[in-house]
Amino acid sequence: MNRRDEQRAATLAEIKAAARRLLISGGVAAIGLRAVAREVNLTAPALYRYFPSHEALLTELVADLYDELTTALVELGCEGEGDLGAQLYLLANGLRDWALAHPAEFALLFGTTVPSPDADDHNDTPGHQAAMRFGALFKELVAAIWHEKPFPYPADDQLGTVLTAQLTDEAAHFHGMPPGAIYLGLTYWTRLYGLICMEVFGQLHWVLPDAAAYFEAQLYEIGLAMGLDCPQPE
Amino acid sequence: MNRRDEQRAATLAEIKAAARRLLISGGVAAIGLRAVAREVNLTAPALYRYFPSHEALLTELVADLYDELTTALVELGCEGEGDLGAQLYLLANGLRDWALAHPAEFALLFGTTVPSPDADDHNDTPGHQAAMRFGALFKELVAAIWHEKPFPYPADDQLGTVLTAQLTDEAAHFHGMPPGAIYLGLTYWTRLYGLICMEVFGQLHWVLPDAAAYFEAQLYEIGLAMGLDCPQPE
DNA sequence: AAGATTGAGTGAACAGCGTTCACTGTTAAC
DNA sequence: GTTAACAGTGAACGCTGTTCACTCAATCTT
Repeated sequence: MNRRDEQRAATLAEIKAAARRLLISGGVAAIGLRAVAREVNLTAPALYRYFPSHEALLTELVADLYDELTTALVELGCEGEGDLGAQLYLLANGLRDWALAHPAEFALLFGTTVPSPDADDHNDTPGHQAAMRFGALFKELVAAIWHEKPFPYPADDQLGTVLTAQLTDEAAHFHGMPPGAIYLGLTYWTRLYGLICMEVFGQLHWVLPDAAAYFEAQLYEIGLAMGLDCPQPE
Repeated sequence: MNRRDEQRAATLAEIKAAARRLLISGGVAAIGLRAVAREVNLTAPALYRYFPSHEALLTELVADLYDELTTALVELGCEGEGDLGAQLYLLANGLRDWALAHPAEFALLFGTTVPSPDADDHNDTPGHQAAMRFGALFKELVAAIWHEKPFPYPADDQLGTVLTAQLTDEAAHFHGMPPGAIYLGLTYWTRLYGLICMEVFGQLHWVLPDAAAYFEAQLYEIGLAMGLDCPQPE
């Protein structure tokens, strides 16, 4: 590690921090190349020593945000041993709070079309790995809940052969849960995602002025369905 | 209606059509002022006779897309008399198909943070009204389903006082349904929204390669919960 | 019908954008 | 100690949304 490498690493971190700051204060549109450069006392072309393009900067920022969100949720305590019901609440509420506090970042992570991993496009980018780590958080929790006290789940013939086959392929990520149980876990994840998306994107304003109570009720319902003893909403 | 006004209306329609074309082919970023102008054989400043700003053009485009989506769904047959279960399937599948066929438009309509209607900001813009008309589609259908054959719904004390009060305020839009039934209707709407969002934004790729079967199973589940007799997935 | 007025459309210009290139110094390597 | 690699700069290119002075035709007024 030369002194030049240190300097480089420090500058790179400064750039990312500046980009993140601009994202928070003014949304994605505020992350201009010259704006970031100005923030770290550099000229725009200098940033090309650190990122091949403006889009690459944003991509790396996405990866960083995924990691930051993941560690923030882990530090909240929604991982490891202990009361799994409480962990679910911490995870769900933590994600919701983060999304509401950082709507711009949330839209960047979860409200942007991500290229499908169909083709030869390699998915081993830092962004994809960071997204996987984040997704594993929920998968692990669901698996832990199920293995501690299995909740009732639909039989294979209720889901149809196609879906059952797809879910069976995912069993490894859910510690060998049966397809029906994975289906329910995915259902709950989809519901939480939909709730937070609707609230952040303002789609709930059409019906409810404040989504907090609604979210609480939904979360209680989900916890109940997974066999957890959760505090009933007032 | 002068001949000049006719010309103006025609040009305005051409501009909107061009913007829509560019949105489809290249996403929101493709709707440049000069690009639109080039498409209708005009110069960029000329567009300022029709829109006060570039953002206003996008806003009007959003309103148009809402109306277009609404009429497309209505024409699909998910309104009026008839089998309500079939109408639910038409509405849900129609919305999903539209979203998958026009991901850019979908992201513009449902994946963008809309300003909350808290303050003095007037909500009588064409965009808001168009969004309300779209939302009414689902509200009306849920109300029709419930009034034809009421499905079981949670009691008020299960939802909590805050949520019950908020839902009661919405009863007018649901033709006098009780809060618990409105809660369930909103839940199903949130689930459909979450499903489509996850699929369009590529968030389901992390778990399922193809979301069609999953969506079908979810829709069947929702129809069942609303007391409709729906075809079970294979 | 003639004159005054409105309005659509143009071309030039401005500031800012992402990006490239030739060019400095400074730092690391042989 | 010389050489090569590298961070950083300033100028430039083509692009963007936006403004302004200007032209020309269509409408309204008298």
